[in-house]
Amino acid sequence: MPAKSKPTRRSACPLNVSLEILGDRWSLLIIRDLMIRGFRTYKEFLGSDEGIATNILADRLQKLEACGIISLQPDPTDRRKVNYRLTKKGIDLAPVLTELVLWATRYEDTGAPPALIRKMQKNRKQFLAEVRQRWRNGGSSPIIPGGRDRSE
Amino acid sequence: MPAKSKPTRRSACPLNVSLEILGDRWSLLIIRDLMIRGFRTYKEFLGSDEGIATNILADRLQKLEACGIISLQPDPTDRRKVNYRLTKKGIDLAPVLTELVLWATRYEDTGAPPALIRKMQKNRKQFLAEVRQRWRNGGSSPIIPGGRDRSE
DNA sequence: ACAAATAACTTGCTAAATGCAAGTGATATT
DNA sequence: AATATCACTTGCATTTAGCAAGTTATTTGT
Repeated sequence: MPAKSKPTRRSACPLNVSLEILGDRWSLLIIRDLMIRGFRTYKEFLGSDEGIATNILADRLQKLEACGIISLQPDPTDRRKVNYRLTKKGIDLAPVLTELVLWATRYEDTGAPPALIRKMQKNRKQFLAEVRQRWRNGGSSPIIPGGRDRSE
Repeated sequence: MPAKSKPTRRSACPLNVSLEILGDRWSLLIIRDLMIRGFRTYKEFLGSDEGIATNILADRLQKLEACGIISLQPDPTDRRKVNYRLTKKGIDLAPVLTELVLWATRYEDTGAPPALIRKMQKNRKQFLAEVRQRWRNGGSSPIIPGGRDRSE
């Protein structure tokens, strides 16, 4: 097999490049679960409110790993489990997620946890620093102050 | 016809809401063309390097208008033309675009115009202020310092 | 005035992606 | 040993994307 050449880009515009990697309805939700909720496993992702299908989840995890946004490691205590983690490249998407969240809360009806939003708005820089700090510590507890998003 | 109820959201998470509106490979490119390149018409969008198809473009323009990100006005000098403009809600996506561009230039091979990137990095706030200022003036000249993206 | 060109779409058709249900294989638990 | 759990695959129906061609309302050129 002659090593399939990766499909050529539509254009070299940086926004286009980002969209070819992240421009779908699911990838950033998986990244959210890793970044904010402290999820680590396939099963946890499946449990998110949006209800991703198993085949789509498997496909996205594969693509995200292929482009270096997440990494896999076997669970030391249960060999059935795979632990997914954000790489540096992955955690560096925090500003993108933040801006998308702030935009939505400004213009749409959302069930955003008010404590989290206040934190983001009040001091964006510090919030991002906290996200990164927690990532360095390998934190797997959700960053959401008041716990889980209970709305709907 | 019983007024089709708008399809219910997968979840109320603000990130999910943003993705249901913007999570595809084309919408943000159209917004880029309006925000950064000063495009106004259907034909100009069609000319962008990524090569959007006519039916997709028509569909996205309709959806972006439906959710208040762009507005339409007839051209005063040519009644065949429709001028598309970003609304406030639309121009407020500038931080999202900026972060996506900065992330891509940091981690991927892109043909980003160096002058624009330097501007974004050096003083994010000022860059965003300029984008908004230009929008208020109804500016239709590209914001890219060195002119058009010539790479590839 | 008339023919040709242009702007903004539609329509039809094919290919690819998504969504759902069910199944598989390797551990782990009881 | 039997059952459960975890991380996937597979099959199939539905939806969305992509491409080529056609349509309608102007506008431009002669």
